[in-house]
Amino acid sequence: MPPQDNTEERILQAATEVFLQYGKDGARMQTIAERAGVNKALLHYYFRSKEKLYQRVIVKLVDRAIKAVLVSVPRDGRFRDFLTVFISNYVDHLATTPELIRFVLWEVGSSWRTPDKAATIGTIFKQAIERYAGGRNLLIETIRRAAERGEIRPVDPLQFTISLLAVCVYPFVARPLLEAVFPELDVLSEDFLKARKRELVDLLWKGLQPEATN
Amino acid sequence: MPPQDNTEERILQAATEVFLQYGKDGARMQTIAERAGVNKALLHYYFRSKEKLYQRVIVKLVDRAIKAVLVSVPRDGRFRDFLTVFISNYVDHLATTPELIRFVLWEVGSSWRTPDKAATIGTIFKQAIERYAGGRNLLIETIRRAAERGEIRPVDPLQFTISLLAVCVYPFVARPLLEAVFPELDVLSEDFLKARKRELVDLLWKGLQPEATN
DNA sequence: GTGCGGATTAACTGTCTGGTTAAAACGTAC
DNA sequence: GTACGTTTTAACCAGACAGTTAATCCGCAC
Repeated sequence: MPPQDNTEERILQAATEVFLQYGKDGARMQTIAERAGVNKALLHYYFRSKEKLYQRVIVKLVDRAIKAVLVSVPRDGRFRDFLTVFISNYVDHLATTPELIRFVLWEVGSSWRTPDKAATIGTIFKQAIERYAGGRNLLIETIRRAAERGEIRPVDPLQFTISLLAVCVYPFVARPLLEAVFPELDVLSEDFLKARKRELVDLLWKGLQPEATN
Repeated sequence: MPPQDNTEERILQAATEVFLQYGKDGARMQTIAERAGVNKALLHYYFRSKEKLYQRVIVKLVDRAIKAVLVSVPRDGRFRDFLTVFISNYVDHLATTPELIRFVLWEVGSSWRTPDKAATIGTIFKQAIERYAGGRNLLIETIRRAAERGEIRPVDPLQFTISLLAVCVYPFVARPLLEAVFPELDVLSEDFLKARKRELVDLLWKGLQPEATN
């Protein structure tokens, strides 16, 4: 193939697809080269090593994952609306990008044994958040404000943020388990998604009401 | 080393440790052999292949994971007590076995690309549940009964079960992300665990109260 | 058209690793 | 002690795969 001026970009694009589909270990340099329509040696020519290429890809993909959370957050309105809209947006996003969830899952799993903190997905997440939100956490701040205004009972914003993310993300992460254990369950079906959103808003909204527990 | 009569058991034990630490791909047959104090060829002599050996290990480990849920469920009492005790037991268990969580995480991740359904962790989970609970799901039944008795508002027991597992498990699964994004957070610390349990019981109990939402 | 430097390629290298094999060691029955 | 089946071992094999190299291609300046 004759020289092309967008070779580097084409390689990065192909690498993104292949890493997304097969993961870091499962991906083959040869596969990436073929998908980019390019000789394998060029991958090393432009990116030096598989590891370096992977780092470029992971930054791209983490960007996507972070943005998905951020754009799901409505910027103002009452807390009840925030809850409804965020859950709906975020659950919809998760349902439509199973490969991205899988990728993050793989990466979290491997970050557990990576000794090099800097190359870890956690660090990349933190950097992406800094880039897009100046390091401020939209979810935490929204919850804190709502509590201050008395819209909801006082809660630890971090704890609630973790719970909120948990109930949204978990069904998609644990899908292989859940669907095996509950054969009637189809996490990606419209019915389940709709029911899930409704249940989550009910549960969390009620759970945050100011009235005293008995 | 002279013949020993517990060789097979020693290999399985070593394999469990090594797979737990490094995962299926990361584990080396050589490492397992060394840890068992045995020649590498013996692993194949007794277990035929890495895959077969791994299957034996995964069944053992999934057993542990399932039992952790089951023994965390108190058998009777009011629903509020059930919630408190289950959350406390299960969170404590998760906090003390990070390697097991990591292992399940790895396995769920790889089950996503394993074409062979039978060898998948989901199937193994289902079998383990059948073995220990006759296929009946303790959590779901407990919730359904409580709703029938009017102790809590009517909810879809499956949805709530998913949410309950989600809020318990998520902090430990997402630990590498959470601790990177929130540097002050230490998921395994006593302080966090205690606060988490309290927040979860509050949130879920209030969320399940029969009173009408405004 | 000639020469130069970056881009591209085919072929190769080295290594890692799961799996095999053929022989040796060992216990046991006789 | 000897013959036999099982257990154990050292050495080897083959495939997969990241990475390298040396030669070639190509556009462009002059």
